[in-house]
Amino acid sequence: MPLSSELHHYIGLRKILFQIRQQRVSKEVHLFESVMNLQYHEQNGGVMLTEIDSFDIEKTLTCGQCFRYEILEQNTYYTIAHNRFLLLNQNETGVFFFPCTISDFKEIWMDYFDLHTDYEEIKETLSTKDEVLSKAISFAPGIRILNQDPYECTISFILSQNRNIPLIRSSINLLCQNHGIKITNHEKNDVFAFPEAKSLIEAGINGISQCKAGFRSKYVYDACCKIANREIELNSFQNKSTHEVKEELKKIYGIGDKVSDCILLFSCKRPEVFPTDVWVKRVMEYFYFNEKEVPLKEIQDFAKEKFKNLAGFAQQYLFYYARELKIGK
DNA sequence: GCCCAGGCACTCA
DNA sequence: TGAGTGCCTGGG
Repeated sequence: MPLSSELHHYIGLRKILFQIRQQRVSKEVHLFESVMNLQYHEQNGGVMLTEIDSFDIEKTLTCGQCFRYEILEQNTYYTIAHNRFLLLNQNETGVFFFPCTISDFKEIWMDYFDLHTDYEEIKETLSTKDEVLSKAISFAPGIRILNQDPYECTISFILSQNRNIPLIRSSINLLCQNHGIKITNHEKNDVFAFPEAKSLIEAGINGISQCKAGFRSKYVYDACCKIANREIELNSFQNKSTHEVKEELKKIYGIGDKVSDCILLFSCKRPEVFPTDVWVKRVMEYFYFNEKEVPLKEIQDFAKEKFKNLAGFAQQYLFYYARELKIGK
């Protein structure tokens, strides 16, 4: 899709949002079929999603599963995914995607935001399992698990080790600015795609290190080499079992259980995994083990037994709950 | 100046 | 197999 910088200008978006709020929208709206209770139509160069359950864009973007987003004002964000720049506005009418055509929406964003999945049913099933989860879900009922690009997700979670979200985002932004291709501009700032593996190989460990990646630079470099020379075949993941994909990912220097679980959950549609970081460990110990320290494996076995193939969703609700309430700190 | 943050690899017992 | 330790870096 050709991207006009003028279209992307924030002022332009604000005018459109204002019109939408005032209900002075174009009458030429085309309703499309309802999928999973979805109702959406093309409007003012974007797509308005009017009927949707369980979709809170703020919580979905900021809950720690992705790192390329910015808050522009309350309820208005932008994100960059699959080499696309997307503005999102959530209001009482629904969620507005801009710039976006119906085909972009159907081919890219429906899958990215996991709009085919029935979260009402997932929440219902999990809530009946126990009271803790029921509370965690009611704390952030609009979280959705994104379907991210496996390569970008791999590099991003390698960079997440031993760091908090602002630092991870800072490194990733530098990586994109220094080694990614410009895809558009926003408010006079250039917007870059996530750098390809071959660009990071060219940058070398030194170039990666300049993006404040620290000791993780050699891990990122190793991942790029193994992906570029097809020692790790990301495209083959869909045909492999979760265990096989995990073993494959762990061949990369610097990827262990936690990072591979995040990649599986956030980019390979494997909701049965239960990534257990310090926050999840804390919240599990706090609620299910009488605040006692428990080995990681015990927590994971417990979660798999209790939450079964919805463990990944449970993890995301619990993680957000723990972090916001600072449980165990 | 010190401690800690969404881990991992490595060493050693 | 599990415990202990070093690692970049920036914010509190």
